[in-house]
Amino acid sequence: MKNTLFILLITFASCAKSDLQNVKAQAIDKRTSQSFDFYPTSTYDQVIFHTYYALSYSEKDEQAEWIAYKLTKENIDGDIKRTNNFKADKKVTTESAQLSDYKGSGYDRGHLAPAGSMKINKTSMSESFYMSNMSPQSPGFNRGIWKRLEEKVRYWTEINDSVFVVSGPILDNPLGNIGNNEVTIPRAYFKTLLGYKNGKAKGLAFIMPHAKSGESLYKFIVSINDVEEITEIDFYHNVDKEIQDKVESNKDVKLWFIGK
DNA sequence: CTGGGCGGC
DNA sequence: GCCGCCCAG
Repeated sequence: MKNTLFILLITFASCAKSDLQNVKAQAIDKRTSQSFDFYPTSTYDQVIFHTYYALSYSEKDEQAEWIAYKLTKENIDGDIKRTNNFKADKKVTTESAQLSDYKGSGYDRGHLAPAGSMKINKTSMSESFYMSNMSPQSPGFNRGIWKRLEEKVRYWTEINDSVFVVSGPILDNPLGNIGNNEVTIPRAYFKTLLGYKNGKAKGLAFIMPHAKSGESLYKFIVSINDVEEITEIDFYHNVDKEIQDKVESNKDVKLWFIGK
């Protein structure tokens, strides 16, 4: 499907205003009352707003370019159980990937926004099972180091006030594709973090090769700037310049443990 | 829906 | 052992 700016405008225009308000409200840090639109720039024609996360959909790759969401303790401490109700995302006007694309492929339907971080209510849990939130991940990667990173982000959410997460595939030089819709198998995945604690901001990012690994998570730390260079996505472009410069160059994981 | 496998704390 | 991530039937 050919990308057009027109479709982008329609996507925004057709998005219920309350959705947008809701999304922006989520980007307010309660402690500082600082408010901003924290979504990255989009390379593709469809930016889709669900209630608990937003995504930029790449039709040619049949998956999101990035998925962005905010976490606080409330988001992850709920008692909502995992639903496994995988389903196509009807908000993707060009049609999202289908369950059949993954069936028998040998690849997991790997969450980009994890179900384990969507426990605040049934809506969030259910939304996390849209196929637009899936990427073909090898079982060893999805159930191993990728899961460990998700758990670490949940831990950091517990000891900080809020964490803004952007997660996605690295789509250049893919490993192949699966299914009738030719869903791209990414060679690697990234995760960028913007954390707030006592009104102070900090950043961190990870790039992980799409392979099983028993290595320490910290071996895969990069700066947000590094992710921007590879993906050509501008993260946090609406954040105050001074904060942006600081958080986007950080590679020191200690900032995330001592609450600086 | 159930049962089972994988990976890791 | 248990749980979170999935799969097939």
